[in-house]
Amino acid sequence: MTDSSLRPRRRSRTAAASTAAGATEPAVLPGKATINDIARLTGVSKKTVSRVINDSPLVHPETREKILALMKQLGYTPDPQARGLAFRRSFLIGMVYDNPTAQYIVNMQYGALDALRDSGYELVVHPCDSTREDYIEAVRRFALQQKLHGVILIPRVSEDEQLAAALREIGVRYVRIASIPLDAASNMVVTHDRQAGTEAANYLESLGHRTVGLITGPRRYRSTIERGGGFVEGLAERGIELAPDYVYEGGYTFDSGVAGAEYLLAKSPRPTAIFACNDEMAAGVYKAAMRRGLSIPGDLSVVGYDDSPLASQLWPALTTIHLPIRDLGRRAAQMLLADERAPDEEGASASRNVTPHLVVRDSSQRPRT
Amino acid sequence: MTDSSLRPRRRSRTAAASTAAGATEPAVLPGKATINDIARLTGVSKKTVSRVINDSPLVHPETREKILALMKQLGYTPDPQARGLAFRRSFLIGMVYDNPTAQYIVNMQYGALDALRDSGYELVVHPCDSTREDYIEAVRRFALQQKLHGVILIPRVSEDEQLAAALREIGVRYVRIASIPLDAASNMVVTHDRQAGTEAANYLESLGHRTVGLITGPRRYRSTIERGGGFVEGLAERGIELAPDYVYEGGYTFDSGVAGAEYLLAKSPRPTAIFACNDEMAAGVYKAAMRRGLSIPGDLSVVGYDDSPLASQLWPALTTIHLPIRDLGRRAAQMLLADERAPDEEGASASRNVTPHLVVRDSSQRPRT
DNA sequence: CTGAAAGCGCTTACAG
DNA sequence: CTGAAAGCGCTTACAG
Repeated sequence: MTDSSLRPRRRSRTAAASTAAGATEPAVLPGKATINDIARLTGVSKKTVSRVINDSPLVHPETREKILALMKQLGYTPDPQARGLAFRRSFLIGMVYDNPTAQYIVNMQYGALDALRDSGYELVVHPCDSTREDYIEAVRRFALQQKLHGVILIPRVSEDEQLAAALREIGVRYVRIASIPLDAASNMVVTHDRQAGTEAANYLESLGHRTVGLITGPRRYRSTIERGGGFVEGLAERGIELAPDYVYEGGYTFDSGVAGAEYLLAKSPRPTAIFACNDEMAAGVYKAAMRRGLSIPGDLSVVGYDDSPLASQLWPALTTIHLPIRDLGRRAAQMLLADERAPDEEGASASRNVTPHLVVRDSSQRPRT
Repeated sequence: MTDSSLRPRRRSRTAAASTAAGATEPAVLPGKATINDIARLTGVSKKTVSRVINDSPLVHPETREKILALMKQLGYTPDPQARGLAFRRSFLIGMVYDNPTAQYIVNMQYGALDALRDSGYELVVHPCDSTREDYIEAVRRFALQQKLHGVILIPRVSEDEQLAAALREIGVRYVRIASIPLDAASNMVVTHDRQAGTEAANYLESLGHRTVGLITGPRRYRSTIERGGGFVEGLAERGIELAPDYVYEGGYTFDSGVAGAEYLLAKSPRPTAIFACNDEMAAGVYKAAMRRGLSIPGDLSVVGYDDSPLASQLWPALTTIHLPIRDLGRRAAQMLLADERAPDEEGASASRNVTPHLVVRDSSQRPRT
């Protein structure tokens, strides 16, 4: 009978154990037992089983053990839909993003999933087009209809105050990943991009570069303000004025990197180094340099930002700022889960801040004299 | 009152319309009305409302119109959790994959989401590690616990018969994306990779290449068998024997592309063209060629596979096989949805087959004589 | 520490 | 074409 009771429950509300037929019939689906089965077989009320499911301390240890043992035996897992209906929320985490690079999205997803593994929560992806007038309304409906437990907002939608406000209004928890604290600390994972931009500037200045170019993302992006701003500041602190016409506003795309480099490399004097605000654009700089017959790093030093796989694939390998994207995703998801597990576990708070750092590879060296 | 009845319902089970206070209170959440509210306000039973929700023809047109109008007015959407609980399944589609490139994953997701938009279904991502002994069990638990409406299986997990069997066993619908029909047509989106491999061979032969190299994916991957096999066949048909030592087994990664090219370019005679079974590896070939001072396409022609963004970013732009990944994702999701909408809509069947085709860019030309 | 009743927002079977 | 009853698998109040 031990054997047969290991078999999953059928729908039957009466028979407790499998019938003799269980041995001859093909194996039935596990994971189909319900709270009622558990209650009946252990001789307690479903409310007590519910208490065990929800880790209530108000259950006699022996009773708890007995219930847990049976759950394990039957492969029982509470139905998230039923729980959700009763709780008036779901066990889904939404990930909302506009149009970052594929690597960025995928790593962020992996990170979030790292944190959600075995938590009973699942990740629902929700790309959107923030240039559409109704995109906030769409996210709002999504969150509302799915009764999301929480939402992870990725740049650049994470920078949209109206989106955050809409989520607050409907009472949906969110975590914003951004380069400055735009919100309460408990809603933020902050990447100190400004500091990293300054580090890039210090590095290039220390190599001896005096004429440098900068390719930014769209000006309205916070990351552009921080990365680019930090870079300009860093140069200024060391006495180098970055002329406005040595700054090119790109779009974080490969093609805009090409265009930016074409522009900058045509200037006189020609910059001996270019800082691109992400690796995609840095890859574009490589292409433009090759076209012009300029060697990297001989004729031109290049520094990127992100340290995506692309960076080490380029030839020569790209010097870049390492941004731990997967970590960011993991932390954001952890914060969303932490709420209920340990409401005031402030220990994790310190780890909510991330400072990217420079990784020196082969695309940078002293300028030719 | 028109104005106030546009306001969303509160939880109240009694008050039909908003109270006078509605005008002064801050706007309440929309999308919170329930089937009971709709039924009460239109004076029908909830069952009739349910019929409208489920597009049953057994509703008087006038009644239906009245109900639909009120739904729209209140911004009512049926609660997927409640529906799911009653239906014994969810409105979630799972996407299961092992470890494709980021571009591949993201495009597939976009494609699936194209099809799911406004369908009431959401996409839950489930990457997994198919080298783990228990990965099938994990996918099975995922599908079972979430009561998934369906699962999209991406190469290489799509090629795993045991996974498919496990899903059939628990009665979860799935669509497999693969390069040959491994399953019933209704469960497959087939990409005819063999044909495309042959096209690459024909192209290179027609340019005049006689000594060519091949970098494949892992041998146990179906895509490798098809792409590589089609290539070898194509050459053979034109009288070119591809010696086994001119075939390198890569891993669909950039680094394995570098290694493969290092190996092939060291051979004597040196191949004048290399076909890499994906763009990532083709990019690796570029790097190896550059290191050796070989120019593309002058000294070496390169053909890739996928036509990912990378292909047009490389310099020179990569000649490659265009695989419409986003389309594949869209079709797979459509098939999952079609089941219930039009059970025997076989019209879409024809479009389940995709034949990738060659896109000639700048990385290939006649060999030097 | 435990449980009976009512409810979450839907649907299925059944009756008309 | 329409509806009253029971149920999906859980939880929240409430009572003890």
